[in-house]
Amino acid sequence: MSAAISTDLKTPANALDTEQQILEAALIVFSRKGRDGARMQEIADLAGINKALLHYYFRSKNGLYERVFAHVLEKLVESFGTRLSDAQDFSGLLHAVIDGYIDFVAGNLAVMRLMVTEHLAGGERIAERLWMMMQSADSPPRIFVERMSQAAARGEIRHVDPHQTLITIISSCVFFFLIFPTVEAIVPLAKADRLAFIRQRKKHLYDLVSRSLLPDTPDSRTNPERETPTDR
Amino acid sequence: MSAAISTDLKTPANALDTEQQILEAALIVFSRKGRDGARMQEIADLAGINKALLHYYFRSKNGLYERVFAHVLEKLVESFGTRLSDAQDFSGLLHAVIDGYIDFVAGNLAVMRLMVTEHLAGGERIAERLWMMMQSADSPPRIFVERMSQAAARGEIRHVDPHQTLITIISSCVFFFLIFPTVEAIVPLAKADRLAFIRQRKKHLYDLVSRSLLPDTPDSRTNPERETPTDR
DNA sequence: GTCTATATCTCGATAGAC
DNA sequence: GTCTATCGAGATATAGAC
Repeated sequence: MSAAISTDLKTPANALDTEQQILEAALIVFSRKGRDGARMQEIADLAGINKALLHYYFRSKNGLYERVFAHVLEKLVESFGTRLSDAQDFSGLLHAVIDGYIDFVAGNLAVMRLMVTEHLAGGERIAERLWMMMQSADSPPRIFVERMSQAAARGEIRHVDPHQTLITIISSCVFFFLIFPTVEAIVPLAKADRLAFIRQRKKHLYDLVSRSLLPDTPDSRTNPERETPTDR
Repeated sequence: MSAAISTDLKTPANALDTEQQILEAALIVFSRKGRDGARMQEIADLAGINKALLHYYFRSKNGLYERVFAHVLEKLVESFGTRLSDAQDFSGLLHAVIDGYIDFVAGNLAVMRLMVTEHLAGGERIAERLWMMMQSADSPPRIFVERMSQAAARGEIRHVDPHQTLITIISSCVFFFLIFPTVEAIVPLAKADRLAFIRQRKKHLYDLVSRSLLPDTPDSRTNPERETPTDR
């Protein structure tokens, strides 16, 4: 818009593209080296632009980092905000959570890595913002915990601590990406065919969790009450 | 030793103590900031000595890092070298692995963090050395895989991919320490009573894995009781 | 908007007194 | 062995041409 005739000789150029390119490059470098370890030169090289442009778009290294971090939080929120709602039963929810987490991390490795470096550096920034998000009743963790409790009350699954289960699922979906070189050294398939390994991993995780949640008395229908201690 | 009279006025002082103090401080700083992000000044401050002493004991920053990394690998090897052998049945092995991993990480958080920063920085150094260790038939992962396969052949547990199971166990024992600020935001107990949460976590993990491995036919006799978690 | 050149500062490393 | 003082490389940040 604002087509007009545009008599200016200056090339307005692709400002948004450049800014976006910088952000992506910065995310990658920051996620591998951390805020202090990252070098502006490396970011500039990866973005295919000059070092001075970094300061033109973002005033300082710290400013750039803040923007990257905020951008990452957005991606996380928008990604997990709309995934858990539509599953019908708990089995469907479990599939959605496992596949959703693994697919997201597989497609956003740098995002995951930046979260980890933030935790290594102390994690206060994350804890602070997470705490606020978690207060909302429709935060993904709360939804999961709530629906798992309901499924247990219904007798669909055993009574098992939903928080512990959630931590286990997240860990199992994320950590192996983080230590993939180690995984490759241990698991032949991971080195030979990464995608096959990931597919196998989804199935393994679903089987693991759903089997562990099978009610103790497979023939007991219509009895919603608990039998096993809720280990909490 | 070398008591003699020691006529020298120079105080030979506690060289070993200082070196050790430096190594510990360096481990902590490197593990949180990474090799490039760490500052020699910060290490010196944490060790309670002067910056110049770092270069006196270890020639360069890189030399210091290499020593720290080598030291960490030693601790890992010696810790996991002698833990899996003595368990009788697979249930015992499972307990040993879970408790062993969690206790080790709980007592050596910086060691775990340094391994993670190495992975973030690329992980070649780790992959390289791990690969060699893994060739040995008595490496912990191989032992676990082997014993799990045997237990399955014996009918003690279901046939489930031992590699995937191992990755899940490691992830579930380690990752929550790494992202503890996030865990605290999700799990009330983790914030309120860290040790209680860790104890609960051990039990949860053992129950999760052992239940998921229960043979399909629950009425099959001839097997010494193993199903109900002995919640230790 | 994008570049080159340069100023400013931080950090790793060394010299030398004690 | 441990410190203070300082050098020099390399990093962030700015100035100014195009």
